[in-house]
Amino acid sequence: MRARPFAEITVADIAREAGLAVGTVYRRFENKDALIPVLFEIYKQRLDGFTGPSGGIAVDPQSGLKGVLRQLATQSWEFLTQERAIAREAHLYARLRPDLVGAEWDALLAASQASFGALIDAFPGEVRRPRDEVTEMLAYHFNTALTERALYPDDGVGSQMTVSELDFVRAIADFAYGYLVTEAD
Amino acid sequence: MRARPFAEITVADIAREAGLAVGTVYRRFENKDALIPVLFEIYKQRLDGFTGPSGGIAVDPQSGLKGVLRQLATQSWEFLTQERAIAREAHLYARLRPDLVGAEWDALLAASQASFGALIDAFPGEVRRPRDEVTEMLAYHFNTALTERALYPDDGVGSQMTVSELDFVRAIADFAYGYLVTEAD
Amino acid sequence: MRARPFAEITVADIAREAGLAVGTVYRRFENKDALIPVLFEIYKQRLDGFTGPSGGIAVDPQSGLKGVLRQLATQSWEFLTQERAIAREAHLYARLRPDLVGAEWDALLAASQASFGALIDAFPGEVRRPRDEVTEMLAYHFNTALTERALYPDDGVGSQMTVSELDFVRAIADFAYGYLVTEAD
Amino acid sequence: MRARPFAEITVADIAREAGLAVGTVYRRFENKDALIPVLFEIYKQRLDGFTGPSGGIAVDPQSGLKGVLRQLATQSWEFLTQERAIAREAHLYARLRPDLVGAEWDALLAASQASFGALIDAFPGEVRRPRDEVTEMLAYHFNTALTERALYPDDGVGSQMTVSELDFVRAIADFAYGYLVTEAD
DNA sequence: AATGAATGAGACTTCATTCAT
DNA sequence: CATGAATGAAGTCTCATTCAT
Repeated sequence: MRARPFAEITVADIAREAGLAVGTVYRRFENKDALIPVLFEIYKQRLDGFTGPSGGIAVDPQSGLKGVLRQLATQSWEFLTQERAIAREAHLYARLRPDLVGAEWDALLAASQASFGALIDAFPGEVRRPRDEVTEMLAYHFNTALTERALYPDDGVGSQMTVSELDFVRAIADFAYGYLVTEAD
Repeated sequence: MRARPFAEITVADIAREAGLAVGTVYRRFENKDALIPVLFEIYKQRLDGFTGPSGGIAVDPQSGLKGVLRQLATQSWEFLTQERAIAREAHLYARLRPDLVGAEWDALLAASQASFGALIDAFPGEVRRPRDEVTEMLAYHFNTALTERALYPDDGVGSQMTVSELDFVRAIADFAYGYLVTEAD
Repeated sequence: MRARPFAEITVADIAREAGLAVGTVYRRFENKDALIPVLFEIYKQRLDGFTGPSGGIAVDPQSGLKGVLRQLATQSWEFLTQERAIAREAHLYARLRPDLVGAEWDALLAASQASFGALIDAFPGEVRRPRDEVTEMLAYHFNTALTERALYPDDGVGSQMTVSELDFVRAIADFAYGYLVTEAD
Repeated sequence: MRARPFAEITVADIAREAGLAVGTVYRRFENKDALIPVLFEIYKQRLDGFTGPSGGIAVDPQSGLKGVLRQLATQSWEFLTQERAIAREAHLYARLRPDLVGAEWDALLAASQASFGALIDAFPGEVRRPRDEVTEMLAYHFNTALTERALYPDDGVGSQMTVSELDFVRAIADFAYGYLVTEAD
């Protein structure tokens, strides 16, 4: 998958790569589509491995709201770039075959929202927007904003940027910070 | 494409839909891949048709920076949801076949950055960040933040949201506003 | 089919035999199973070609009931042995895939019964059994009795016979004759 | 086999059904084809079990030639319908793979002829045809006439009949009776 | 001796592409 | 210039058979 998207990979390719015969792959998986959820499973394992046993990204509350958001963005960025190949396929197949990975993705998202809820509760005075909206929007923003450039550094919107990666990640965090601390209307 | 992604559509489907014979399609296009840029061309035409002959989205500077950003977000949202099918394919193929649509996408992005540059120049006192970074980040943000929910309303990150579409679009604009008006450090 | 049953023939075999490419076969037939009805269609054409434009086997009523039955048996025998390959497949697939050829077979059978009805009406004094039963049983008998030896001369029940073919066919007719002219009880 | 013909049953199916591993099946049988004779063996056992230790179907000579033939037809009919699944496969494979079951079938047939010989010897005055022909033709007739309707009640020639099973079986016997008691020419 | 995971040849089917009409 | 039947490479999947455990 580092080279070609899943759809263009044949079962024979997968078998060869895995050092198995084609029939052996079919012994374990009903058909080629049944491999997609596995893709996602691996993605989740990598994610778990990254966040560590505590289950959440390690942040230092002493660094203030903006600092915490920047730490979060940085950690997410590092994960996405390190695991680019698998993350790209996971994101792509969430779109191409939502029937196969949709439910798993929802669970990930719910966990993400919960952790954002805990985060803003740690800074009660600064956040000036409804808690429900905030958790949803933060989860959405961190999920979508980083992925484009992290997963497709050579194509599309992210590839033409001159801003450094460091500044880019900071800016993404600052979008979130600015949203939280400004009045809704 | 309203029903199936381009890869799953056969050349025979396209010919039938166009009222042509398969061979006729091949008189005009080298091969099936050569149809992808056309997809993008159509996307650009639709975009042009939407923005109107002036070439830019109509906004009212009297409504202030936040107001302008919200108008922009709303207009973009409306375009994306109205042209969901074609926009989805354009975005998807920018990822699946960057070699075929990458250059066109870059041109679109450059235009977008230019227009954001003009926009912030209209509010010199309020924006507290470097102009270069701002134009890039705004173009990036408006391009990525809205697409996920607009193009994939039934799947993925956008499908689980309880925030109304109106509040969602406003929030996306407010992310941008908050980013612009807060200090960089 | 002269050599192997349909199930063991690959689509590639059929294409090669027909001087076509595999894809061309699939241009005309949905899938391999869709070829089975064609088999049957050919069988019916051969049968039509054999019975001639009059639509029925030519018999001479002057030769009496037994004579007519023998003529019928002889004609049927000749058809079955001449068209052994196609007839064998038609009979075999009526059993292996009744869903595909059942309805066609029923039509053939109904025609056969009608013609037997006309036949016995020509000899009102001699037939001592109910007309309904007689038409059904004659159609059944002529259909099943001849096929075994005609279609599988080298195997099974028919292959071990020492009775000459001529005597065999006569005997089959005589079974029918004896049945018709003896009392039911 | 009650549901699908042998060709569509996998070796894994057979092993599972037998409570064995696939490899164990291959310890006992050279290959899948080697199972076909077993099929036939089972058929013969069932047949032996039906006819009883005496080795022949029990008939009452007091009931006359026609009565005896009817008893025979009835007994055969009952066996075939009771053991439909195995009988169907035995008959089918006698055709599909004559090389594997032909010899066994011949033995069965010879026994059948012998028993018909004994039968007609018990009614010397009534049978007006050469003994050799008669034994062969009776064995052939009882073998082929009943099988079609007994084994394929839902398809083909037998499925469209309105004659009751009882009358059908009687008629099959009466074909034989009529053949025996009428003059050859 | 029994197991059953692994194997891979080969079957069916699709569809981008060609080319005679 | 348009047509669409023909093509055949290539992909998915099945299953009889093997063999290390």
